[in-house]
This record gives sequence, structure tokens and C-alpha cells, in this order.
Amino acid sequence: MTASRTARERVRAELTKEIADIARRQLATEGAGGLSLRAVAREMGMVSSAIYRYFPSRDDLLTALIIDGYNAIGECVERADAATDRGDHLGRWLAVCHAVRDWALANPHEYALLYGSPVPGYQAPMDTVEAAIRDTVVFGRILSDANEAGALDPPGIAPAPPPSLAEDAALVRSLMPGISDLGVFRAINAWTGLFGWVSFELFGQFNNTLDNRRTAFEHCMLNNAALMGLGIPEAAR
Amino acid sequence: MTASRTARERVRAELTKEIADIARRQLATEGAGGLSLRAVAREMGMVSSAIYRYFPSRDDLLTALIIDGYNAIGECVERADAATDRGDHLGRWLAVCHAVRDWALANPHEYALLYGSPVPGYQAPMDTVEAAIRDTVVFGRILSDANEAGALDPPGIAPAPPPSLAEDAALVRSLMPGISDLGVFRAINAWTGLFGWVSFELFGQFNNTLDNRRTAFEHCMLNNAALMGLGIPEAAR
DNA sequence: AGTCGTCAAGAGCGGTGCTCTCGTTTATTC
DNA sequence: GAATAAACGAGAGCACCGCTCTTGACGACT
Repeated sequence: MTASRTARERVRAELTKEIADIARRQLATEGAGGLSLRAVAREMGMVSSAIYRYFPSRDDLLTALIIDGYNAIGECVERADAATDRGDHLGRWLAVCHAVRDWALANPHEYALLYGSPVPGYQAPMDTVEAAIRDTVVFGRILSDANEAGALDPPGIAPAPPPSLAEDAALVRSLMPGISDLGVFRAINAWTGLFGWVSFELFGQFNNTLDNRRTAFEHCMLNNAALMGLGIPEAAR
Repeated sequence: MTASRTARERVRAELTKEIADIARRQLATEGAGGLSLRAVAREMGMVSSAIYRYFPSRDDLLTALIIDGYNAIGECVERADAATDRGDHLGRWLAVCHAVRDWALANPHEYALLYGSPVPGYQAPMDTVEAAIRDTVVFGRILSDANEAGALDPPGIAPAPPPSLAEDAALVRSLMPGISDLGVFRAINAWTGLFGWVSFELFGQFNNTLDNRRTAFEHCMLNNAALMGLGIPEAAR
């Protein structure tokens, strides 16, 4: 019967989820390198080999955690964007920035897993990219919206990209329709700048300098907004 | 005799260096997580416990590698800067950017060790910070030089930083004397942007987008230069 | 010449990922 | 309802890891 089959599959799904949850908790406290299948099994009251019925290897468990992580930060960014007035493009950009940073500070090990050094010997499968770009999609939509509303003023201290970059720009443009080549690369610069900042802060590169980090971060992201041509509030000029 | 004592200490120093070299080679092929004292010992024809005569723990070996790494990239950046005309501030900035990126591409695992996720359970000792800022020192000097030469035009689409950031700016200013608060944060933004870009490229975040990476990188770093007020060559305007 | 510190070697501890086998339970098929 | 097949937990075992402790040999200094 389907009912009984789903009974078995239901407990399987539940156990799979429980393993992932415990693994995520371990990840949060120990980091990616400290993720131990045996420890997970111990906490579940199972024997270590039984875990392999649910995840064929440690890397597969890692992949599951990575996908979950991308979805978590992606959803977080989506919510932050949705909570901001749709016409306030600068506000949406700042909301996204803070969402990324806040999530990273709240889940440092997961952030490190997603945006830090790749786990040695681990090759992220293609399944991850779909989840991986959820936040980037939001970012692109903000820019497209701003562009459509004519709010992307291009006074442009930014230099024009060389023509040889047109192909690359076209590819990225699928995430931000309507944006010019110049705008695309300003966007890439701002996006990498955002994650560069967060990584620096999280990975201890700002060692003892920079106390007032949230304010400094927001200011720098305003800088990046200015570079992209997203309007600056008059008060800050 | 001092001669015989130094003989002993010389072979000790040699062995220490050989251990570090082998470890670095392993690091380059396996990554930080794959660094194994036993494997190093095996390759040296030693027994694993003998390694502990030279490095009290795996973390201490890691620390040595980290310091070496910071010095390597720092020296690389210093050389790139020194090889550029001292008055060509934009050129020096670009040279530094490419030096960082080229070194990172040539030594991905070492870069990951320095600027990627911190090794779990590993706390970088204070000895590292001195070596860690060698590249940043070069960066600060370029900005100071440009400022002194009056080449830091402040047309400034960049917003002014809030006064509450004055203390933080003052701290960072020790690396770039003479730079204004606004300039300091533009610099931080550009610096984190540089490493954000390199990390994105190296850690696989630019998955299948962006083929023409060197050109795109240089263009983005030109963007950052513009943001800092470092002159843009007329040709690119 | 005798003492003392340094060294390589080995055994061993508790941990890891992963594989294989062995009964048992569950679900499907006849 | 019985037989077959699949899924499952438990356990032993392999090769590896970082690290500790002990032992015996060698070299340096008094």
C-alpha cells in the first residue's frame, strides 16, 4: 500500500532531516572541518555505519548542508528586500547588504562553508548553483528595477569596460536585464565588495582596527551604491 | 664549543626548514585540512613523533606556514609596487591588485589559508599580524604618496562618513598618513573589494560566468581606483 | 670521565571516514 | 497467506589521523 510505503519513507525522511539538523548544529559549533559522521551518529544513538544508509558519504552530507545554507541566506535576503519599499532602490540595496552581513554574523561557520575556502577534496555538484544564486537574483532585480525607474543615474566616474568584456557582460545581464555593460561591471564590483567586506570582518582580517563595524559597513556599502549610480540620500552628500 | 653547538643548531634549523617546505608542498596539493604530520614525517623518512621535536603541534606548523604565506604575498606586492614608477599612483594600485591576484592564482591553497575560512580550532597568534599587513602597508603608502602629490582628486561621489567613525578612521590612518576620514573608508572599501574579487574568483563563486577574468578584474579595480579618487587615464574616460 | 640534554624510534590512545558482513524488519509479489 | 526482495541497524575491521609517553643511543659540556 502507498500508506505503508510512505510510512517507511516518512521515517526515512525524518531521520534524514534529523541527521542534517544535528550535522548543522555541529557545523555551527565546530566548523566544516569538525563535522564528524561518528559524532552525528553518536548523538542520534545510532552506529556510525548506519548513517551511510542516508548519506553515502561525508561530502554528500556537506552538500546537503551547503544547499540548505544557500537557501537560508537567499531567503533571508529575499525577505529583507521584500520588506523594503519597492521604489526605494538604495534602501533595498542596503537592506540586502545588512541581510547578508547579519546572516553571516549569526551563522559564521555556514557562511564560511558557502563563501570561504572550498573544503579540500570536495567538489560542489551542479545542484548547488540553483540555490547559490538566490541572493544574487535579488540583487539583480533591484538594479533592473532602478534602471527601469530611471533611478540609475550614470554620472559615472566609472570607466567604460573594454569591448572584449561584452560577452561576459551579456552573460551576467541575464540576472539584471536592461543594465549596460558598464553597469554590469559596476554591479559585480559592488557585489564582490559586499562579500569581501563580510569575509574580512568574519575571517578576522579587521583584527583590532574598526570597532564600529556596522556603521563602517553601511558607509562602505553606500560607497558601493554610489559607484553603481544608485542615488545617495541628499542628507549624506 | 660554539662551533659544534652551532653545528647541531644548524642541522636543526635545516630540518625545521625541510619540514616546513614539505608541509607547504602538501598544503599546495591537499589544502590546509589535508596537512598531515604523519605524511610529512613519512616523506622525510622520519617517524611521526620525531616531528614534534621541531613543531610542538600541527597548529604551530600551520602558524609557520601562515606567516611564511603572508610574507610571500607581502613581498610579492612590495616588488610589484617597487617596479612601478613612483609617481604613477594608479599604476601602482593596479600593480598591487595584479600582484595579489596573480599570487593567489599561483598559490590557491596558501591564499585560502590566509584569507579564507579560518582553520577550525585554530587561533592565529599575535606573531602573524606583523607579516599579515605587509601588503596593506604598501597600499597605504601608495595612497599617502598620491595624496601628498595632490593626485587624489576628491570629486567624491562618495558620501561623507558619519562622525562616529572618526576613531576607527584614525586607527586605520596610521597605515596611510594624511588621508581624510572619507578617504580612509574609500580605501577600506577598495581593499576589501580587491580581496572580495580574488576570493570570489578563487573560491568558485564566478562559476561559469566571467571568462575574461583578468580583464574584468582590472576593469573592476579601475572602478575601485576611481572610487578612491585615484586618477583615471584619459583614454578610459 | 661522567653527566646531562637532545634526538629518533616505537608503542599506544582515542579519534576519523568508510567498507563489509550478518541477522532482522519491512514492503512487494505471487 | 507465504515467499521474495529490498531496506535497515549493528558490529567488526581497515587504514589513517594528532598526540603522548617511554626507551635507548648519541653528542656536548663540566
